[in-house]
Amino acid sequence: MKRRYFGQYCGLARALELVGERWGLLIIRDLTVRPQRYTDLFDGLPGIPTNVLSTRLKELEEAGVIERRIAPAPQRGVLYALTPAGHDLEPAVSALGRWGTTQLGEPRPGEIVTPSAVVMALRAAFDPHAAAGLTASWEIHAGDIEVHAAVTEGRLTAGIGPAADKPDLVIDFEPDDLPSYLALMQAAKCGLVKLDGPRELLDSFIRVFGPSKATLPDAPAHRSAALDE
Amino acid sequence: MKRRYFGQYCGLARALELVGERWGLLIIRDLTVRPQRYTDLFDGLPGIPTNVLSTRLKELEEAGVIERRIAPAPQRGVLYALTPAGHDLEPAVSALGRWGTTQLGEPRPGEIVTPSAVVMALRAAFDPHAAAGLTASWEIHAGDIEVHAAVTEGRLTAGIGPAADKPDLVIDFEPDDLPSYLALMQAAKCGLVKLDGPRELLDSFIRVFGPSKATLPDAPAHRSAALDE
DNA sequence: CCGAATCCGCAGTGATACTG
DNA sequence: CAGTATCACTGCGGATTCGG
Repeated sequence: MKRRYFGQYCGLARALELVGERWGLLIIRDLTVRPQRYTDLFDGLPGIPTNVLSTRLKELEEAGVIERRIAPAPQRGVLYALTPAGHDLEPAVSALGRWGTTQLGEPRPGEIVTPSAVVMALRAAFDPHAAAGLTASWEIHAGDIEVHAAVTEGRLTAGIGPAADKPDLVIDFEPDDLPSYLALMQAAKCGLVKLDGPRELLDSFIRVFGPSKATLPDAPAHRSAALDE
Repeated sequence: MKRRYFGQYCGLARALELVGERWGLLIIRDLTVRPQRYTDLFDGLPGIPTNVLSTRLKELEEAGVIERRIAPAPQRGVLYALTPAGHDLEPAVSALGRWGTTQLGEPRPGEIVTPSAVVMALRAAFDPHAAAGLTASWEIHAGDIEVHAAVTEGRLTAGIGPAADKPDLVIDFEPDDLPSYLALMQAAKCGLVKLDGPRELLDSFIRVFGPSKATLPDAPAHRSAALDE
C-alpha cells in the first residue's frame, strides 16, 4: 500500500505519516479506550465514509499500531485493538486532546459527544499530582453515555460503561444535550447534577479532573471569533 | 474560509480540525523554534507546494495559532510567529515527535534533516528529571546545521544557531550525512564526535537528552548524501 | 447484522509557472 | 521576498451494493 511521505528524517514527520491522515488519530482514540469492532468504530466516528475507515484500518495495521483479532467465543467477529506501539501513542493523544479542549468553545450545531471522547477527556484532564495517594471511583451518566473512572493510589483507570466494582459516587446529568467534559465540570460546579454517594467525592472529582492551571474559557461564549467560517 | 469538521465535540477532534491538516503541525514545529519568514518555512519544509504553504498559513492565522508580524528594522518583511495558543501546542508536538522518534528506523533515501527537526528532537527528548539542578550548555555542529541547547537549573532552552553565550561544550560531527538526533546519540556514544570542551559534559548531554527507556533502533547504517536545505 | 468493496463527484494536494 | 495562478491528480465524502 502506498503512502505519502514528508521527506524529512524527523520524529514528528514520521508520526504524521503513520497516524496523521484524516480520521487516523480519532480511530486510535477510540481504540485507546478498548478494542472495538468495525461497526463500533463506524458508530463512534460520525460521518466517516466506510471506505476511508477500512483503508485507515489497513494502513494502521500495516504501520504496526493496530491489529486485527478474532473476537472471543460469545460474539465472534473481528476486533481491532492497539498494539503496544499503538498504546504508546496515548500520551500524544492526550496532549493534543488537552490542547484542543482549551479551543473547544461552544458545541457547534450538529456536534455530538461520544463515550470515547469523554473517556479521553478524563484521561487528558487527569492530574496525577492532585490525585497523589487518593483512591476513589466514580460513574458518570449523561443521557445514554455511561463511563467510569477509578483512581487507585493515585493511578487512573477510565473506560466505557459501568464500573467493575460499585462506584463510590454516581454523577448523573440532567441536561444530556450538554454531556461534554467541560460542561460537565461547569455543571458539577454549579450543582446541576444528581448525586448518588457522598458529596465530598464530587469535590475530589473536580480537583483531580478539573482544569489544572490551563487557560480555560470560563464562559465559553466569547471565544468563537476565530471559528466562524 | 471554509474548513472540514469532524462533527464531534471533542478536544482531539477540534485540535485536528485546527492544526491537523497536511503540513500543519510541521509548520508549527518550525515556528516553535522561532518566528520565520515565508521562505524560511518553505526551505525547511522540503516538498511543500507554495500554494499549500500559503493557505495553511492563512488557516492557522484564522485559527488563532499563528500571527503575521512585520519584521523589525534591519531586514523587514513578513514574519510568522506563534500566538500564545500556538505555543501551548508544544507539549503535544513534543509528545507526537517523541513517539515518532521511536518509529523512525533508518533514514529513507532522500530524507533530509532540518535544524528545526533537531531542535524539536532535543526538546522532545529532554528529561527534566535527569536534568534537575543541572546548568550547562552545548552547541552542536553537523554539516551546515548548527543548534544550541542550554540547561539552566534544570530548565531547557534550545534553538537554531550558535549559543548566546559561549557554550560549555561544542559537539562536532564528522559524518554530516547523519545529523539525525538518534544518530547523534549513537555517534556520541561511540565517540565519533569531535569535542571542544570537557568530556564529562558529553556524558551529561547523553544523560539529559538520551533515550529514557524508549526502544531505540540499533545503529543506523550510514547512507545517503542527503542534500541539506 | 457484520465487514467491508465499488462507484462517482468534488475538494484538497502536488508540481510548476508566474507576478507585485 | 512573498506569495498567486493554473492544472493534473488523488484522497475524501456520500451512497449503494455485496458476500459471510
